Amino acid sequence: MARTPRDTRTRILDAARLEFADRGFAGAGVDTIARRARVNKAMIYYHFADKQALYRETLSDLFSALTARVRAIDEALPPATRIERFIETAAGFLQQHPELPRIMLRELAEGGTHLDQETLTTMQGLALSGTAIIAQGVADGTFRPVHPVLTYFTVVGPLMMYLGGAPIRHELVRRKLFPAEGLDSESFVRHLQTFVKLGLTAGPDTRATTARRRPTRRTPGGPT
Amino acid sequence: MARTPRDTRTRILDAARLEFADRGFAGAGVDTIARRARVNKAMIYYHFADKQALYRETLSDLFSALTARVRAIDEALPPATRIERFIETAAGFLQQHPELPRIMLRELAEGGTHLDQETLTTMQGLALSGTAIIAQGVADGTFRPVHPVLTYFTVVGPLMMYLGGAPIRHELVRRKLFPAEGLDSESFVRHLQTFVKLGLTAGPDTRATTARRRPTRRTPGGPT
DNA sequence: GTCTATACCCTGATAGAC
DNA sequence: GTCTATCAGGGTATAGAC
Repeated sequence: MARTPRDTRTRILDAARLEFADRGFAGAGVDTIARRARVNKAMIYYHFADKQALYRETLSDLFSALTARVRAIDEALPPATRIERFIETAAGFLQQHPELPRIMLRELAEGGTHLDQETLTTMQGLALSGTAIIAQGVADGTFRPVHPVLTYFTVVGPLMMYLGGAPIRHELVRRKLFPAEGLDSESFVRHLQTFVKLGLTAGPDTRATTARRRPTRRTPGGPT
Repeated sequence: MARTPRDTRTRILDAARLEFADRGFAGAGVDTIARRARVNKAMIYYHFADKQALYRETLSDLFSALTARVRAIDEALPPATRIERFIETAAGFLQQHPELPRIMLRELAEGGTHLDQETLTTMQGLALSGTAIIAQGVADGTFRPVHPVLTYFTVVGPLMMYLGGAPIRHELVRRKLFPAEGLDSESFVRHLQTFVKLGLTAGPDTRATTARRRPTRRTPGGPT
């Protein structure tokens, strides 16, 4: 069965995603992408204007898929549930596409240098969805009065860092500097969900920073 | 006053820090570093073996300074206070050296490809200090029984992402896609401190994921 | 649409004078 | 320790045949 043009394009994008995640925009080689895609280098320039255009399309595809999933979360659900779903949904996607968090971490560090308006706008979709959920929870009194943007970073930061940092974390585990147990993604998602829920629903005294509540009992079951 | 060799070396390291933060290892140019340091390019190769050695020394310096500060937090303090201090201390340093979080985000994404044993070990110091505090709090019952490593990422993730992502966040604010108010670093630090404290000290029912506690009153004062 | 061959620039690194 | 000049290689991008 002959390879269709559509195939070629897809293979290039697939390879590009990996290569850009591995080495970043500057570090990625068009030659390497061609080799990874098992496609002739000239084909890349046939399908894409240049390296940067390829990069942008890679990111656009990735981010629009993620934001689409996040936007699909039922808006009628209560904010606490929506945040939980947001975390699950995002985490699930980031696990299916481990390249995304890595690319995101880089682009964050870089200040979006290689992006155009359109790609940036696509990336914003995620932030808008996230902050909207938080703002709604604050408005209807479900959450304590947090700043939606600050809170958004508090939720997404761990997601990106944990899932994007998987390679280096595995290295640390291999070197026995981190314990191996309890570091699977499912545990992490549950941990983050609980953590965020607690952080958003105020106990009796949020303001008194010095007050310490003594724990009455140790929660049974494994660590969250 | 003549420029001492010490000066030259320092100027190179200063420039390298900025350039590596701006463009990453692959993107950084030795030529550019020389220009930024107002030093002849050959001087870089006189003081450092090659680009990679310069990179490693840059990171080593940065991370050992940070971990030194974090380690200086009084171990006798109660865990809840130590975590608070940890956040303040780290955030303070990351603001003084905005290059660090950006470099860290990149290196995380890259899996530590450009690092040697020694540099990696230095970077681990931060993680060890952080997880030690959390483990102690869990052990003495101050915190609920969380996994120290998962929690560590939950604390450091927002720090790195918020402070390292400053450039792109400013861009989003400039484009009026994020509100400008309340996004200063001090607000963020307070927000994170409160959030983490709530997330670590269990309310009545941590385990029942479906149970919802209805808020009794809106906390007065600005959002945290 | 696909491939070969190649132009050309940029950049890491060094030689060698002072 | 400092500088000028230069090399060698790798990388993006294109021309042009099929």
